[in-house]
Formats: sequence, structure tokens, C-alpha cells
Amino acid sequence: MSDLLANLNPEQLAAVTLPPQHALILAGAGSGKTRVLTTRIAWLISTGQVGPHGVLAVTFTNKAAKEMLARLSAMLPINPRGMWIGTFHGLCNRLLRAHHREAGLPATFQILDSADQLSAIKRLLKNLNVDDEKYPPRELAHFINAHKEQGIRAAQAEAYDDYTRRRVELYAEYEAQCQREGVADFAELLLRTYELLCRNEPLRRHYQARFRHILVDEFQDTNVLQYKWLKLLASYGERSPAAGPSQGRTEGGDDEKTLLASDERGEGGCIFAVGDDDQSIYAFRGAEVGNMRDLEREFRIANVIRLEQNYRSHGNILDAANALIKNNRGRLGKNLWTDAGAGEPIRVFEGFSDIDEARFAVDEVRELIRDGFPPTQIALLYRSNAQSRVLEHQLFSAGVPYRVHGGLRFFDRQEVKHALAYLRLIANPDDDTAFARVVNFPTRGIGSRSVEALQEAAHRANSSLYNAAASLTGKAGAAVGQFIRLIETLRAETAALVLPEVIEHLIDRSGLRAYYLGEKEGRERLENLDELVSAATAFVQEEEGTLAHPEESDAAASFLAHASLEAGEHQAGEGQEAVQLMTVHAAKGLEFDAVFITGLEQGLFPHENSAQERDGLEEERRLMYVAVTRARRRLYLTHAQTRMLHGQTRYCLSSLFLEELPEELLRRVGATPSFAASPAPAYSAAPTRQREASTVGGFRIGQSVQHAKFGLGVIVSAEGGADARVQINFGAHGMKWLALAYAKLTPV
DNA sequence: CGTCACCTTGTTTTT
DNA sequence: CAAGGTGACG
Repeated sequence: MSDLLANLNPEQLAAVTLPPQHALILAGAGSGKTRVLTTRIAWLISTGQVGPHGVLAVTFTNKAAKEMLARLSAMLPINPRGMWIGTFHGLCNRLLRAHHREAGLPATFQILDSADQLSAIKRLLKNLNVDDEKYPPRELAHFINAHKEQGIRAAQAEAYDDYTRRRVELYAEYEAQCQREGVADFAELLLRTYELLCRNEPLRRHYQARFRHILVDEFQDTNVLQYKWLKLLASYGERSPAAGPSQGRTEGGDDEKTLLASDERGEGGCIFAVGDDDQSIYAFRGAEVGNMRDLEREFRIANVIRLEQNYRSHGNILDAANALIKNNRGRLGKNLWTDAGAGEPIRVFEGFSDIDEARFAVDEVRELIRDGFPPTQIALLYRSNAQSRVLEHQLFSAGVPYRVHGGLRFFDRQEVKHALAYLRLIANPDDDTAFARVVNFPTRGIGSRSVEALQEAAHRANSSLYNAAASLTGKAGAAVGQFIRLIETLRAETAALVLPEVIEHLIDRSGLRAYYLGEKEGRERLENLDELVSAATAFVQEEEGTLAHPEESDAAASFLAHASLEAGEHQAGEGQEAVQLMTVHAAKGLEFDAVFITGLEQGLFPHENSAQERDGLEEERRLMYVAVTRARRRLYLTHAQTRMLHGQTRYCLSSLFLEELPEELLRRVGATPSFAASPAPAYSAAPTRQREASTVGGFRIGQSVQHAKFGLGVIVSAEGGADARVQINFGAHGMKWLALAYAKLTPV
């Protein structure tokens, strides 16, 4: 017990041993956030203040949830299974499975991942004869999700113009389609649960009374709906029933103020939120940093505890991070410090090209490994996934083992999705998304004409594709009928089998295996299908250990939910001694001895799209802050003068963020090549094509220039002739074509 | 109906 | 540069 609290610093100790009250912990990067969270739970339980039953711990990623569970298992003698620890989506799924009737969902409801959702929307638009040029499916998906994440149903959505009115109608149609098919997208899991708890008072009171302590990780990433959800669960002692949400789908509003008067809170559970506003990097998908301020105000949190001592990084790295983030406005305020000493300077490298940059990084990586850095402790970070290719190429050539995180996940592979679609159809024939996916895969003579006819019939009868199949006549009807019989046969044949056998059977009898056997690229896909069977075996075994979930007795349904909700970090090279490659987003929460942040160029990092978004640059800066604070001992910042992008060479300015770092912390390393310098740079793109020395009016491509209004830029392309003009990348000011006759350009 | 080739198009981050 | 979608052909 006292072991538990040993080695905590005063702030951590204060946070862990807070009396039962709402709390907000402002936890800087590397300040022991997870430790505080788990120790808090362990402390509460071991001091008898709460049973495992009364704990609800919410995270954003499965990895974080698993990590928490693992640490708790190590800290507590008891089995932590009684606690509800999981992601928002995972917990909502669990709740909805348990109360599917009350939530208005079939027991076997399926979860649409983003790809499924997109295809469902495309299908909807086709059915309704909506022009998908005018209403792009991706945009519509975003529109719908954004509304759901605010807790707004189509019925309440505001339509301020004709275009939006139509989108709201489509939102409503989409809701209806999902309901008919018995499917729920990611946002729906949350919204449904929220509405369920709003509407159903006994249920709400039950969970409110049960969860004495609600702990939230990465609170800065919560969206509006998630915050509402938390408030609902934490507010058992509402002042009056009328103040809380009552019948139907009430929209936030006045419930919030009355909900939380602390003197009347009665027996409501306590929220213990841990977050860092400086690490909020998911605003683009609805995360609302403002929730931290709102929590502080609405839950009357008197003293926010700040964890500012960093146990991860050396001083120079922290100084750089602090200097960078100071450029953001409206922070809650926090300054990381360490007693670990300044450490090494931050190395900055400028490459001639992206290839040059990658080569430098890989050379350094090899040196680090020679110096005894474990490969798994070396991370190569980048802003966007596309950047990994060049790095991978260099690593591969150099024979350095590496592992790429992110990218396509196991359960997103087409062959896996196909196999699972059969499983879904057996469980729920109304799942049109699954139906459409495999009705003609492998091909069985049901072409687009037949599918269209079927969709029309289904639309007329307001039924699922599956049920409409019988009404089709002619040749198409026969073919579709055969498919239906296939599904029915599969269902009958697999009824008595355990899940892995079911999947194995489906793969064989659906024709998937035969199909991929005949494909030249099919071997890997077949291996993945086998892997899917293994995954199911492992899953079932795991489930058997966890009989704490009687509500999830349907193995197929829970496996499907698992497949949708969990990325499945089944990746080759796992556990090997490999260098780690990932996006900065994916690196959040991780730490490494040595970190390379690559592609530090205007337009890439900060990304050009961020310029259009509100506070976009600040979010990019927070992203950079996250990246910098991943490093323990050594940090490299690299950028390149030219980069292949969209199949053509782009000329790049170095990132604004590099300029925001104090020069005294930096050390430029490697040669500083430039187009002007003729000697071959230390790292140059192998046999470089001879660059045409074409100059236009004294300017050449790749040259840096100064413009009175737009500042510093790089000439990207040029046109000669009578009215010669050049295209210049001005970074933050964008790309401009300027006529040399008029523009006042000064060579730099 | 199925396949292949060409064209367009869009390229940030993800539970 | 890649993937996804469309159009022409077999």
C-alpha cells in the first residue's frame, strides 16, 4: 500500500490521493500521467474507497486501455476485470449490447467503420438518385459525423441554406437506412448511448450510482458529445428531473448549468480527468480543448493540479518544446522542467532532397545502433503517411530492420473485410453494406445491372437487399437467389461450429479461398485469411477468460465488434528489434531514446491544409510539440530543399517551427547543400539528373527570393517568353504566379 | 457480364 | 505517385 505511493512527487501524490471530488489534472508530456491515473485507481481500491465494480476508466485508444489494465494488474492483487476500462467506443458498444432493446437496436447490430460508412452513404445517394458530384460522399460523411459528435440528430440540425437543408435531409435518410439495416457507425455508438441514458431514467440512475469514480485519460481530446456523456454519468444528483434530459432526444442546453451544482451533487460519481491542452491534436475530428475549461468551471474545480516535472527528456529538448509552444495563445499554462540536465544539443539537418534527408537519417540511425541505442528506441516521425516510403526505401537498402505503425490495419484489408462480410451477413441479413460487398465477390454473375435492379426493388419495398432478392425475376433473380441460398446454407452449416471453424468454413465455401488461390498476388491474402482464423481463435480464448461479460455471449457479434473497434496491431516484424516509423499523431503517448522529426518544411509540417482551418497553425504547433517531447536523449530535426510530392518535385522552405526554436539549443549537422553551391553535397540524391540551368530573367528554379508582401519564397517553376513569370512557393502565403515584369523580387 | 486500360483525382491526422 | 472510377471492348 505505501509502496503504491512511494516515489511519487508531491504533485503526483496530491493528485493520486485527492478526496472524492471532481478533479482536473493538467499533466504535461512525460510527467507520469498514466502512472497517476493507474495509481489513483489502485489507491482508491486498496484503501477500500471503491470496489473494482465502481470504477469507470475511459481512454481513446485500445492501446492506452490495455496499458492501463496491465499496470493495474501489476499493482493490485485482485483481478481488475470488474472494472470498466476501455475506449469511449468500446464502452458504448458494451452498453448498447447489454441494453440493445432499450436502445432500439437489434441484438446483432453491426458497427460500420469509416470505410463501411462511406460505402453506405454512396449506396444511399445512388438509391435516392442524388448527384454525388454535388454532394460528395466524403463531405456528407463528415457533415453527418460532425453533427453526431455534437449530439445533434438530423431532426435538430440547423439548415441555414438550401444546400444544407438537402444535406440534413440526407442525414435523416442515412439515419433511417442505418436503422433499417441494424448498423451503427462510430459516432452513433456514442450518440445512441448518450440518448439511451438520457431517456431511460432507471438505467441512467443505475450507472450513475454504480460508477463512483470516472477517470478520463487524454481529456483534451474529448468532443462535445463525449463530454456530455461524461457529465450525464457523473451527475446522479441533478437538482430536478426536469433539469436533466427527459423524454426524447433532448439537446444539451440548460441541463448543464443546473446539473452540477456541487452542493447538490449527492451521490454522483467523481470525474478525475487528466489531460494536456498543449497536446490536443485532434481538433480536426471534433476534439474540443475547451472542454477542459468547461470542466473546470462547470464542475467547480477549485485547484487544478499541474504536473510539470518531466521525467522523460533532457533539458535542451524540454527548452525547445517550451519555447515552441509559447507561441500558442489561450493556453492553460504550464512549463515543463527536469532535473536531468541539459543533455545534447538538438541536431538539425538540411537535405538536398527528401532522398538525401532519408539517407542522412538512416546513416545516423545506424550510428546510433552502433553506439548501443536499441533499434526499438529509435523513432522516425513524419507528418503524413506518404512520407514513410522514402524512409522505408533507405532503411531497406541499408538493411536496417524497421517497423511501420499505422497504415492499413489488419481488419481493413480487403480479404479480411470480405470474409467478415460473410460473417456479418449470416448474423444479420439486413446488413446491406456487407451484402453489397460480397454479393458478387468472388464474381458469380451478378453484375452492376442486377445489383441496381435489386437495390431498386429493395428501395421500393423499403426492405433490405437480402429480403428484396426474392422479388427479382429473370436471370438476375436466379443468380441473386443462388447467392441467398449460399448464405442460408452457410448459416445452417455453421450453426453448430465454434467461431474459428465458422470463419474457416466461410472462407472455403464462399469461394474466397479458391479465388485468392487463383490470384497471382493471392498468397499474402490467403495468409491473412489464415491469420483471421487464428485471430478468432485467440479472441474466443480470451473471451472465455472474461466471463464477466455475459451480455456479450454471441461470439460472432463480439468478434465483429472487436474487428471494427480494434485496429489489430497484427503487423509483421512485431517484437523484433526494429526501428519505429510512424506519424506524429501515432507517436502521441510514446517515448524513445532518439527521435527524428522529418519533413520540417512549410506546407508539409505545418501542413498547408492547416492554413485554411481555424487555429490550424496552432494545432500544427501542438503536433510539433508532441513530436519534440517524444525524445528522451537525442532529437534530430530534418528537412529537405526539394521533395517529391504528387509525382513531381516541390521546392520547400524550412518550417516555421524551426525558427521558433532558440538557436543556442541547436546544432546544424551535415553539409548544408544548396543549388548555388556546385560541389556535390555530402548527401545528394544518387546520380542526380542534370538540372537544366535555365534561368528566366536572372532567376532559376529552386532559388530563394524575397517579395515585399509575401516575404521569403522559393521559385518552383518558371515560364519564359515575352511576359515571363515564375511560380513561387511562399509557404504560409501559398503558391503564387508572379510576372517578372511587375513583381519586385530580390534574390536571397 | 467481366476485364482491362486509361483517365481522373486527390493526397493529414483516426476511434 | 497511387488508387479509385469510368469507359471501351471481348
